Parts: sequence; structure tokens; C-alpha cells
Amino acid sequence: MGARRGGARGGAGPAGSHAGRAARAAADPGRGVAARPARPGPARGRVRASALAAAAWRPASRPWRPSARRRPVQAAGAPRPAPQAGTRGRPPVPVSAPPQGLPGGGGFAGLEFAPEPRAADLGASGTWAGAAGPPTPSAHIPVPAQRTPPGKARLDEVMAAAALTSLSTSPLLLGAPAAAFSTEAGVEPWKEALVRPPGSCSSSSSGDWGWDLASDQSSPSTPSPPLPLEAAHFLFGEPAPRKRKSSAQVLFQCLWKRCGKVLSTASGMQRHIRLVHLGRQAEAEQSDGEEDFYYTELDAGVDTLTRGLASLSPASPIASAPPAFPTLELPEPLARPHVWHRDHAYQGCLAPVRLEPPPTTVRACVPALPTKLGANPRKPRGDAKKCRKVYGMDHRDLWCTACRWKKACQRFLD
DNA sequence: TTTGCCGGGTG
DNA sequence: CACCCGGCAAA
Ligand SMILES: [Zn+2]
Repeated sequence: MGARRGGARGGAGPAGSHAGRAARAAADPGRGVAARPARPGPARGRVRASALAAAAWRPASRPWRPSARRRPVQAAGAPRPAPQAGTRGRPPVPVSAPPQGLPGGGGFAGLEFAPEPRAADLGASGTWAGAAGPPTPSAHIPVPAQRTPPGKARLDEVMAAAALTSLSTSPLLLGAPAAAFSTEAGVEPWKEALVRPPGSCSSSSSGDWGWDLASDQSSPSTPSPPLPLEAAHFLFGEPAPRKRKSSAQVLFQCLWKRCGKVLSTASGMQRHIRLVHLGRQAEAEQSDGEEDFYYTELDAGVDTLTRGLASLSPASPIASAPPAFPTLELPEPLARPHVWHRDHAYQGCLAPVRLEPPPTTVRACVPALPTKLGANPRKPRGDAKKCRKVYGMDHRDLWCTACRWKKACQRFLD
């Protein structure tokens, strides 16, 4: 029936607002996407950023998936139509433009001012240059081999014993992760995200995809959330995580973002995490158990490991898994690094893909539940905060396209 | 109340 | 197709 969609909810925008998008659309020549000023105020250059982002985002394979390319990408000096008087229930948002919220040279601003050339540049390189671009990581598994001071990777045998002692301590799931977040992500996550220039995504270096907020290079001591939450979730949600490991050999895998390091001893792993990721001085005895969160154990020789690897292979037949949930896909990307790259060219390399082993492992288990739930129509609802929550209603232009369209978020998948 | 997003619209 | 939003259920 619709028809009523004149947009203009009691909201506000009298003038052009009226036909919500209609107006905008008309006034919006080149742009299609981030054209949304999100609020009556004139949106500075901000748009450009998201424009780029949106323009490039493209899930590998997902529901309703918007096709990769949207309209022609923005016109250079396109004056933003601005108005768009909150067609939405933009309630109490008299706030001022976000930009000013930050210090002059502040992160957010950085992007906004991105000079056109830059933008164009990016667009180009981000999109295709990837091909000729950096060989990137081995295009396979996240190779750690990047930093990790080769120096002090030794005394682990020694500490093993000590570490084992503290190993038993149950992880303080509340403490560790929470703390990690509060450190920086506390206030303005979006800012942080933007701070990192889009270019850095494809920063040749070694495998720098996915989230790389302030993780390593910037501040080793301030661990950006690797995936503690997830880890926790699966640790608990899992029906029978560790079944029989008595006979099987057990390995320990680092869950840190793109580390995935596998060690044979828990202590070794703990030390690894403490040193490399937590930035602490490896003193096993002082371990508060936080490390426990950043690694998981694998059943070598058993499905866990096997499967994990399997899904990493280009030919991974995720088909086997129940179609209930969007499994973690990466067959394509892996097969064709180029495409892969393109994916990341979007929105300041937020968090599109996490094709690391850890999550994989998790995934392998989760879907097991829904098998029977096939009848269940509705998905449980993601646990992660989505664009809306993260960026807020103001800054809507920072949301991923999906979110803007009220679709399932693509950037922060569950 | 807010958030996430399905389903269904529009051009 | 891109884009938007009503409206519901979960949080
Ligand atoms: Zn989103």
C-alpha cells in the first residue's frame, strides 16, 4: 500500500524535506549515497568520505546485497543539497556539525578535508589499483610475521611452568575486554575509525586489512578489541567446547586480530599474548588471566583444526553449513585478491572481513545450533553494535550503506 | 525507550 | 536496480 511514503513524517523538514528522498534525489546529481547530510546543517566535506566508502563497499555474498557499484560516483564540486531536513525522527539533535567536535587537526576532520584529488585518487586506487598494487599479504592466512620482535621469543619453556599455574584462573571476562575498550573506543569510535586515512587500508606493508585501528603500530600497549567479545561468546555459547582433548593433541591459537599464531603450549601462548599483544612484560606470575581471553585451544588432528583450515581454503564449501546464518565467507576473496582488495577500499577499512582462524572456529560451531531452528524465522539479533549505535544518528552518513537503508549491517556483522 | 532490520515500497 | 521507510521484535 505504501504510497504514504511521502516521507515527511511529522518531523521537520518543511521546505524541501517533503519528499524525503525524492527531493534529495533530484538535487543530488552525481551522489547517491552518502549524500545524506544527516541533518539540516551543511555537511562539510564529510560526505566525500562516506561516498567513497559506500561506493566501494561490497559484501561477498549476502542477502539483499547491494550490487557493487552504485551510480556514478559523485561529482567533484557537487554542492551538497544539504537540506534533507531530517525526514526521520531525528529527535533531539540540534547538535552542531560533528566536525567541529574535534580539534582542528583532529582525526575526523582529517578525512573531511580530504582534498578532491585525494578522493579521486583513492577511488581509483582503492578500486582497481589493488590489482597492480601491493602483493599484499600472502593472500591467504593472516601472516603474523610482521612485527613480533624476534628477539625475546625464548624463555618460554622456563615460564611455562609458572604460567601453567595461573592458567587455571578463570578469565575475568568482565575485566579484560571491558578495560580494553574503555581505553579509547570509549568516546568516539567513529572518530577513531576515520582517523586512519583510507589509504592505510591497502597500505602495502604486510597484511593490513580488516580492523587495524590503533592496534599495533600506533599503540601496542593499547589493544584494540581483537575479538574478545566474540571469543567470550563462543566460549560460553558453545555447547561442548572441549570435548575430548585428552587423547588428542592440543594446540593453542592466538585469537588476536590477525595473528592467529599457534603454539603448542598454553603458557607459550599466554606469554605471546602478553608480550606481543597486551604489551605487558611477560611475567607469568602476575598474569591476571587476561591472556586467557585472547587465545583458544584447538584440537589438533580433529575437526576443529581441519575445519578451520578448510574454510580458509579458496574452495571452502561452506555450503555444508546450514544456510540459516551468513557464514563467514571468503572463498572468493581468497581466490581473487583483487576483488578482495576492493572490498576493503571502503570506509576507512572498518571491519569488513575477519577471515582469521579464530572466528572461523567459532562459526563452525554456532551454526550447529540453528540446524533445527531452521523453522525459526527471525534471527536472534546480532550482538555487536551496529553503525547506528556506533556513529549515532548524527553521522548517519558514516553508517554503512546497509544500515542507512535499514538493512542488515554489513560493516559490523555479528 | 532504542536499536536492528525485514518486508515492502518508490522512481 | 538504488534508495528509503513502516513497523515490528529484541534489547
Ligand atoms: Zn552498518
